[in-house]
Amino acid sequence: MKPLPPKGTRDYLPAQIRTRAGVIETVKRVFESFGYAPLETPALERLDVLTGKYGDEADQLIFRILKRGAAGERGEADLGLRYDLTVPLARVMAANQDLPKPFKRYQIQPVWRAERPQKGRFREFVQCDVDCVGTASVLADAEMVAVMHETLAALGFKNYRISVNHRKILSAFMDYAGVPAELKFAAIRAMDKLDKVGRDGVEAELAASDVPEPAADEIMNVLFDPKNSGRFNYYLTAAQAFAGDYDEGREGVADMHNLAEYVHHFGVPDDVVSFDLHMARGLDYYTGPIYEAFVVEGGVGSVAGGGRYDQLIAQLGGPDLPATGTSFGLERIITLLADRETAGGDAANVLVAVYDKSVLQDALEVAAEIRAAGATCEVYLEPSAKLAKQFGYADAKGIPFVVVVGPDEVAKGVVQLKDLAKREQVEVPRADLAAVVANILGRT
RNA sequence: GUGGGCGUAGCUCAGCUGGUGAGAGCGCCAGACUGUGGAUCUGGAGGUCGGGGGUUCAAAUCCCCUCGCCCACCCCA
Repeated sequence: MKPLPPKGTRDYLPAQIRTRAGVIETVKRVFESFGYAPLETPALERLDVLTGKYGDEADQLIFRILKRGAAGERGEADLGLRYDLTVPLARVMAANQDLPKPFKRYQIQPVWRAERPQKGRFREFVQCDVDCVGTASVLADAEMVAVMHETLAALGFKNYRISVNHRKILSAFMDYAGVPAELKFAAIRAMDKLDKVGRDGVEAELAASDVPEPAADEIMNVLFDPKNSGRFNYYLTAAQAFAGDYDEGREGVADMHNLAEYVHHFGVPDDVVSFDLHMARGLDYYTGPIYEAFVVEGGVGSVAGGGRYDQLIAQLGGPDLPATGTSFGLERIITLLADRETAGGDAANVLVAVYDKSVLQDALEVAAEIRAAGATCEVYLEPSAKLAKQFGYADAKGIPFVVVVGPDEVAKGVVQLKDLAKREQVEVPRADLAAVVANILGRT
């Protein structure tokens, strides 16, 4: 029996925190550069706020909090841990209607899902959301794609793609193919698996559902029309073929034309964005353009995903505000980054080695002087330990400098300063300590 | 929720179809080096073989249950 954290959650050790903090800093910088401001909300939300927004399956994955205290109420849940950051934002918008629009915020906090853990999947994980509320302009959607691109680029990724599609086009597509309304979702989900299971897989999936065979054939015909090449051209040609007959389809195609143009003007390279007719995204609340980013050969699914959700805020009792946003998965970014060089750097600058208890007071004073000079510094906490052990500790932990305080030094009013990497040791008068530390910091 | 794999010292693992006292490497501790680190050498500590039950003269090794981890499905960051 090992004292492991609960299934699907993890402890974050110092070096991991440093890595995560570095990623968060980069993500924040990009978000802020587009004019987004921070927001935080509670981990807990009322259950009626959370449920009915994501879809039936996802509702099952919400962690529910049992009532406490009141007799007879045990077993009932009225609160849950937030499942994502979009619904909490929508609630905030419904509650704070005086915020200037468009309201642009980012939010970096953990969310919880009662899923079975897997590679790149946890029960507690941090999402980095950016959202723009209060404008229906496709320009806002284009900005989301641009933010995705800039963020992934800033993180140092080279080989990534952003897939874009439109819920209205998907809906029109299903109508055109003759899919009954109640089976639209199943058919769309089958298509969404294309990248994973391939053409035959989608065909099998459609066959296994109750989608009528002619409708399934029509879906496959459109998806794999050999006349077209190049995903963007393909997309627009295919979409136009059926869109004209449906209001939704026409709106969607018009949006996508604008989106393509805007994204280009945002400076996103054309080969990064692809318009994928099969890409669907699972959450119920999306209503317009949807986007998903993944790193090629990443093996952890998408690193970011999002879309337009024009009805969600009204659904929560707020005003009829259009909104769009996207979310990055911090743990997936970390997983993908893990293959790369990630320097440690979680050690203090200086270790003060204490010769014995008789000089403890002096050692503590020296340490305080070093900290006052601006360096991070720790004192070895067992004053009776051999110096060899204290040096070994500094070495193992990666502390670059050791200051030795012993009886001889105290008598002379000096300390020994050793540079472990260079194996050089110099005697430094206590009075000069601040200057020497400043010099050290200047070099590191 | 469904399917599969795995659980042996702090870590990574070896232990063939059940059979003499449960191992290796790394790490840790101590000493060689009585005020100074990463090398080497020597010695040492540390394991109810995840837990419970069963089969057997005998089980880490076979069977059942259970817990945990991992992978895949579902869905998703």
